[in-house]
Amino acid sequence: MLKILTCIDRVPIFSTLSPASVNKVHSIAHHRHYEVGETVFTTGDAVDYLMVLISGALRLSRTNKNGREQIIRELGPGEFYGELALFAELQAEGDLYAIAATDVCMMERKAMQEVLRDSPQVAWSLLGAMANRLAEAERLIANLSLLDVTERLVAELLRLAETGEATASGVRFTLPITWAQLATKLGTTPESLSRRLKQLNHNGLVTTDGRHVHLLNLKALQDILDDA
Amino acid sequence: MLKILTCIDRVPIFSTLSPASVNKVHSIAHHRHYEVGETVFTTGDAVDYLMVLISGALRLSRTNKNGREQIIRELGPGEFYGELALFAELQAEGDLYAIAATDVCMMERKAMQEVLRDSPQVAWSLLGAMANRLAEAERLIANLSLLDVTERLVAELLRLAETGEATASGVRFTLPITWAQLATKLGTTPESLSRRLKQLNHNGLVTTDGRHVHLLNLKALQDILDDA
DNA sequence: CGAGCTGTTGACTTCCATCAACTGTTGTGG
DNA sequence: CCACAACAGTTGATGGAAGTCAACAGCTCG
Repeated sequence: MLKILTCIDRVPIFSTLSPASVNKVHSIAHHRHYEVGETVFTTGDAVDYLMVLISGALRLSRTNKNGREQIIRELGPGEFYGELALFAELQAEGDLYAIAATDVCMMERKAMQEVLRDSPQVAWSLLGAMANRLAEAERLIANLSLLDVTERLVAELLRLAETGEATASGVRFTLPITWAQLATKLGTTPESLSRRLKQLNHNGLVTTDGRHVHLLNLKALQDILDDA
Repeated sequence: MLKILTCIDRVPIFSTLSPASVNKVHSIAHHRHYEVGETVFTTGDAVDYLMVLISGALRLSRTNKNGREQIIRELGPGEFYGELALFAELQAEGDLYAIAATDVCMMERKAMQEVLRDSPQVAWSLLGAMANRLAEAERLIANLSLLDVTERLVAELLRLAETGEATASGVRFTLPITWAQLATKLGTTPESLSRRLKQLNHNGLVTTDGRHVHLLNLKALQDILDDA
C-alpha cells in the first residue's frame, strides 16, 4: 500500500488527479524495482504498459551488430516510457536498462486509457512532457547530422555547465557519467572524445581531472558552436 | 467562413469535437496559404501558435554553416507543428517551408489550451500523434548514428516499397521526391547516395530509371538491414 | 596481488564529404 | 524555335574526420 501511494505521490504528472482518479490509478498501478544494470526489456519485447519513474534512472539505447551503441534517451524521476503503448501493441525498438537503483510504477494500457479520458489534466501533463521530449530528440537529430565531434562535445559541456558553479575564470562542474558513456550519448567513441577533449585542453579552453571539468573560456566555447 | 469550416472539417484531430468546441475553434482559427518554396518561419522566429495542415506538405529542416541541411520532419495533411508552443514561448529551431502548395489552420496558444482542456478527445488525438512522431524521431537518431549510408538507403527503399506495387521479381514504385532530397533526409549527400545506389544496382538488387525504382530482391535487401 | 574498469595514446584504415567537371533534361524568353 | 540557364544526377579524384585495433597507465576492489 505504501509503495503505491508513493507511486502517485511522487509523480508530477499525477499531481492533479481527482480523488476518484487516484483510486483508479491505485487499482491499476504495479510497483517494480530494478537494480543498477538490470534490464527492463530488450529489442523486440512486447510493451503494453506505461512506466513512470519514481526514483532512479533508466537508459534507452540501441546497439548495432558491431557493438556500437547509441543512447536514445535517459529517464529520470517523474519521466516515463511506453507512451506509444497506450495506443497500440508495441515491439520495443531498443534496450531499456537501469543505470541506478530505480523504482517505477507500471500501468496497463487499457486502464491507463480510461484514466486519461477522465483526467484532462493528466493528458495535458503528458502532452507537455512529450512535446519537450520530441524537441529534444529533434535537436539530437540535427546535432548528430550537422555537427562534428568537437562541436557536439562543446555543446554538451556548455549544457552541463548550466548546473555547475561559476568561478573566476569560467565554470566548474562534475561529469555525472563516465566519459565513455558521454561518448555513447554523443554518437562517438571514447577514443575520439578523449582526443577532442585533449585538443580543447591544449587550446586553453578546458581542463579536466577525472570527471571534474573546468571550462576556462565560455565565450570561446560558445564561439565554436556559433560558427557551426 | 467556408475556409474555416474546411479547416475543422478536414483535420482528423478535430473530428471528435463537440459543437461547443467547434464554435470555439472557429473563433480562434486563422487560415493561411503557402506556395511551393515559401517560408513559414526560420530559425529564431517566435512561434506561438499550433499549425495544422489541411492539405499540401511542409518540411522542417536545419542547416549548418557549411550549407549542409538535415531534414528533421515532413508534415502532410492532418499533421501539425507547434505542439511545444502550447506550453511555452518558443524560438523555432530550424526552418519550415512549403514543398507543395499548402493550406493550414493556425491556432493561437491560449485559445488552443482552452480547447484542449475542454476536449479530452482532442488531447488524446494529439497524444497519439506525438507518440508516433517521437518514435519516428528516435528511430532516425538510431539510424543516423548506427547505420552507414548503404544501410540507411536500403531501409528507406524498403519503407517506400510498402506503398509500391508488387511485380514478379520484387516491388516497383516511384520516388516521391528527388534523389538529392532523399540524400538530405538520410543525412548524406547526393554524390554518396548516387554511388551507393549504383553499387546496389551492380549487385543486381535494384534498378532505377529516373525516380522510377524497381527492387529486384527484397530478401537480399532485408538481409543487408538484418546484419546491421 | 591480480582482475577489471576507465581513460589515453599511437598507428592504421575506411567511409564519406568535398570539389570539380560533365551529361541530360526542362523550361523560358529573346 | 533555338539558345541558354537552371537543375538533377553521375563520375572521378582527393582529403580529412573519425572509427578501429592494440597496447598501456592508473585506479579500485575483492
